[in-house]
Amino acid sequence: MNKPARKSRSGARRSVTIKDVARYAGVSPMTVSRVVNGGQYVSDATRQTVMQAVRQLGYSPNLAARNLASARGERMGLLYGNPSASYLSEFLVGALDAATRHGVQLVLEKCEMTPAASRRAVRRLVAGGVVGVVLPPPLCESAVIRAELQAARMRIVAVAAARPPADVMCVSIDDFAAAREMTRYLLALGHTRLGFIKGHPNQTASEERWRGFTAAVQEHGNLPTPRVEQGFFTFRSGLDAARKLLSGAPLPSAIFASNDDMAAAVMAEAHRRALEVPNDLTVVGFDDSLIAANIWPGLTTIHQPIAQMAGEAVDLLVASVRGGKRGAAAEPVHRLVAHELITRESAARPKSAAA
Amino acid sequence: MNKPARKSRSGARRSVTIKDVARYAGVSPMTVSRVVNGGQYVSDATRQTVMQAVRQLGYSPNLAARNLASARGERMGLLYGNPSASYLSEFLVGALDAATRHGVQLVLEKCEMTPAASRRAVRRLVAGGVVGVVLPPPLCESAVIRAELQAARMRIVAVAAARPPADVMCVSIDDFAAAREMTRYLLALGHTRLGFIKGHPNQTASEERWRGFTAAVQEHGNLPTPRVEQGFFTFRSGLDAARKLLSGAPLPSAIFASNDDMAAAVMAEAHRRALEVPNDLTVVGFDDSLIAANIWPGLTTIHQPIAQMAGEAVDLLVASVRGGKRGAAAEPVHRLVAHELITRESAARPKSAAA
DNA sequence: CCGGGGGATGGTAGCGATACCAATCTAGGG
DNA sequence: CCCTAGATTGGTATCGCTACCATCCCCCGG
Repeated sequence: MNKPARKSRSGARRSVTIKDVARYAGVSPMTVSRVVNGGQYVSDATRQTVMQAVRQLGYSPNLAARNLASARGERMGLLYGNPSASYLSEFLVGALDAATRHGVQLVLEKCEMTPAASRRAVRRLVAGGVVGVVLPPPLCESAVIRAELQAARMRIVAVAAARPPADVMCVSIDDFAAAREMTRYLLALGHTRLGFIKGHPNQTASEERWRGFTAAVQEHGNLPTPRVEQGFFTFRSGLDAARKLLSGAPLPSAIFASNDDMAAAVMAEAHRRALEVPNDLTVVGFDDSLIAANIWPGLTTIHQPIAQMAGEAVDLLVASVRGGKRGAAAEPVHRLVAHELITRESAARPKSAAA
Repeated sequence: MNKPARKSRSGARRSVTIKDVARYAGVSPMTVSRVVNGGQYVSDATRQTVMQAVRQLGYSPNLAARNLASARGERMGLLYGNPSASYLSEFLVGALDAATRHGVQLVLEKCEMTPAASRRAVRRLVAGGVVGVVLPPPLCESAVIRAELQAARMRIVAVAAARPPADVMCVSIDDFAAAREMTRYLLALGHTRLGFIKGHPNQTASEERWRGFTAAVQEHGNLPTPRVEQGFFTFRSGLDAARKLLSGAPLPSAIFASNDDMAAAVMAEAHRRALEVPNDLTVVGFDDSLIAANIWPGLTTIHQPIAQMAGEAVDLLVASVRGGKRGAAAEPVHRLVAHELITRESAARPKSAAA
């Protein structure tokens, strides 16, 4: 009936369990559990004692056991296409942090934007026991993927989809307001001949940014028509757009690219044409991606709190999965987070204004 | 004595468990477990039957339960400083993938390179129940952090430390060979006046790359002494170094920067001086980081399989923690992975050679 | 003075899987 | 033909924690 010293399995030092804490604090394991989980129905005195014991023994609950007992421990998926690596990096940090906080596992899955690839990816996710998926851009815009996912009865949180369908949860910044703010900033500097490079047309954020730009232009009034080129968020497409923008007769004095990669391309092209940034040309971007600070001059741009957004997305997912388990699916939440205009060296007053 | 329909907890559809499979296949749960875990001592016939049942029922083992029962589910830490975001991104993907494969949790922790910050970070890791840590660069070079970690009895795997101490596990590429290869490539193109920008002196990889460079130069023999500048892996430091390299009288015809960020800086500076890359100046980097393909012209550089390295690091860690549990700590493993020279547009034959 | 409501706590029974050992069966060696 | 070794399989006891229910206690209204 006695057990000599445990089966010698984990031979070394077993970690401290809830029972140890309970014994140490002179209460039952249940009470410890309640304290640790912030349950109600625990007297303050007891709570203090237990917390003391917890600290004393350095107790940290065993996630596996907790998950098992509470039928938690769902796996969440993170389906990514090919956002820029720096975006993904920050995104992962935020998502993983939140996942750890909630004790859920995060499963990464890469996926091209073709229907076949989507289907395969979703199948892998399902096979992996994933119950909810975070969709960073640009995947969050793909109707195919969303349909595929919804067919598999997954919960979805889209991140940075500017105008998500009403039936999916979403975390994003206000692209419209951000672009308007940036444009107002350019106008406030005194620029009048503006150039704009649109983002990829398959992302709603592109359109919001464009709308924000035009809104600011219109509210200012009395400006020459801005020159606009279509881009696709890639460096390459930015280069093409820049070439066109910088060849017409009245050169723009400021170019607003819908993301940083394209803005970097504009700067490269400007250099090639011996235009100095920001003296001859102001260039601003959007996203505050890694490259923004790693080129010279540093890029004035809009900062998105990517990690935070990813974290909130996971929060939402977890809440939805846990909350929705019993009752009906909760109303899809759309959450906005704050952006920030970062000024670096690539924007200045136009020469003509100074002259 | 009967239980009506389970306590109604997970109200919805319970997922299929090992018992369901066992019943379906007409064997005991134990046998199923053995099959699923690739154990020995199972007849082929039984194995077939069970696998069939597994597929039929779409069974996927419950990680939480498995971890609990096998005293697994350790948490692994990933302590990162500030490597470039793209590096971190790929690193995370690889590490997380491996972690999921092994059913361990990955805990991220950020940490500055000061002793105080290190201590704090390690304390947090310990508090989080982490038993092993992956150390990407540049943290893998910090003796302070290593000491701190070892004091907390953590297993460590350093990644991309070119010359790690003998007592820690390590995954890296052969920086020496890679740099030599790149240098040979430049020499083969016909370059003779070489410039080199060293990496941060606190990283052993820097020195290996430098050694690789000089080795190639010496084996070629009969060359003017290369011009060398000290850099620190940052764009900024690359700019400073480039300025010096490009101001002396006999301009180098090719510059080998110890990483891509610095190479990008060289290109920026070259542009500013109206030197065309690669016609007037060949520039090559190291790392194949995101920026390498996102500037124009694309950067010829050395590719490291970062995700794979991160994955192997986690593998090593898991193996060490699980294997070393009973016996003595295994011999520290040093694992080399293959690099690759990526040629893009930034390198060409020197003009003088063509002339 | 008693019954009852609700706060605070303890007891019990698993969650789904594996570790260990016992039981059974098969094949050879002596 | 018996006996041991090894292959194959099943049974049992947890792993550490939490859900649910049963207590227990204190305070109040009737």
